[in-house]
Amino acid sequence: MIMQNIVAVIGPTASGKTALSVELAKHFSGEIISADSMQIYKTMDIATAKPTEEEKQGIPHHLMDFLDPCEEFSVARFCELAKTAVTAISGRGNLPIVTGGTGLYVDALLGDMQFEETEADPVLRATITADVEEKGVDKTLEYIRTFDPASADRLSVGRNPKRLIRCIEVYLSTGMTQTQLNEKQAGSGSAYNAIKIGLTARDREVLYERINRRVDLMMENGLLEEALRFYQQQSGDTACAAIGYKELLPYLSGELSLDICVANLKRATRRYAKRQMTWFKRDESIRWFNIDEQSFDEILSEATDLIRTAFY
RNA sequence: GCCUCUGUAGCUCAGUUGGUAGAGCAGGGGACUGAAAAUCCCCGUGUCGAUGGUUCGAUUCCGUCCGGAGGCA
Repeated sequence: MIMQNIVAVIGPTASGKTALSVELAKHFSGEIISADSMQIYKTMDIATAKPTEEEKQGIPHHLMDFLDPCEEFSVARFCELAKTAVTAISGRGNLPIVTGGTGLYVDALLGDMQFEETEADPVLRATITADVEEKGVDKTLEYIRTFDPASADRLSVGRNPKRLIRCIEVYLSTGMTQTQLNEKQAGSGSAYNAIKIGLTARDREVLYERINRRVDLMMENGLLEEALRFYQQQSGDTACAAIGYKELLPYLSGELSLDICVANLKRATRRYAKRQMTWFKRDESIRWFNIDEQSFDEILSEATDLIRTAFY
């Protein structure tokens, strides 16, 4: 079986993924699949820096702007939808270009992760969450050790409550331990014939400046009004986790000045970018381009060559 | 011109009754399998403004100089 060709454009927020992937799509008659856990949501336009119609330049964008903010989402659903999109795009003879900053989504898709069919159970999760909160980390780890010692070892390093909760949730809802489930779900490592193009800046200050400027621009474009609208409607936990609204909330409720909230928003975005870089850094197969050392056109031209050589 | 206060980490400041120093923030590194823009773990060497002096030893005490703030003229 021949593996489908696919291009991934990854990197931290504000590194210029959108512009590059649109240009690449124009060159190779590509279609873009967004791998972004927040751009999936409708109405959250400014905060998630969704490309405008003008910026899309007629290139089809999939998995973007289709879900109501009150609905939850997950990696598993992303993979399911993304795989379908890849097949459809390839079927049309076009090149699928996965673009996005959600490392987990990109890796799960390209790494061929095989998610089991199980529906999320919010009630169960809430029960476990309450239980873990009451028991504390140490007792929870002891409990996990009774059915899944390997996970207990793994989780005792970071002692991350969210991970503990998920570990118990897996056991109670599937009957499998997380160790077993992860083994089962681990894919081949590569589902596609992929070229990964990474955008970053050698000098982090450069990226941080771009982030700061972009936040200012978002404010000019009406982020505050969008936030206000966001809080007037029902939203799920996933959508509420987006950077952009929650940082402005103290201003909307009169607790902090706007200046402070905007500064906090910039900081939150910077930290997010740093986490993204940490995630992508470990992937040796990414071909990196530094936006502070090469012009957009140079990067585009080299990336184009890279794809042409590999696929055509 | 005189008087007072002040100069310590990128920033705001502690502190050392003389034995080369520590908090908050900023920042850095890392983890990551169904919430991932989430969640969590780890990380503080800096000519203690400059220069002379006292001292076994000065960032700490004294003198001078250079910045900064305020007061009186």
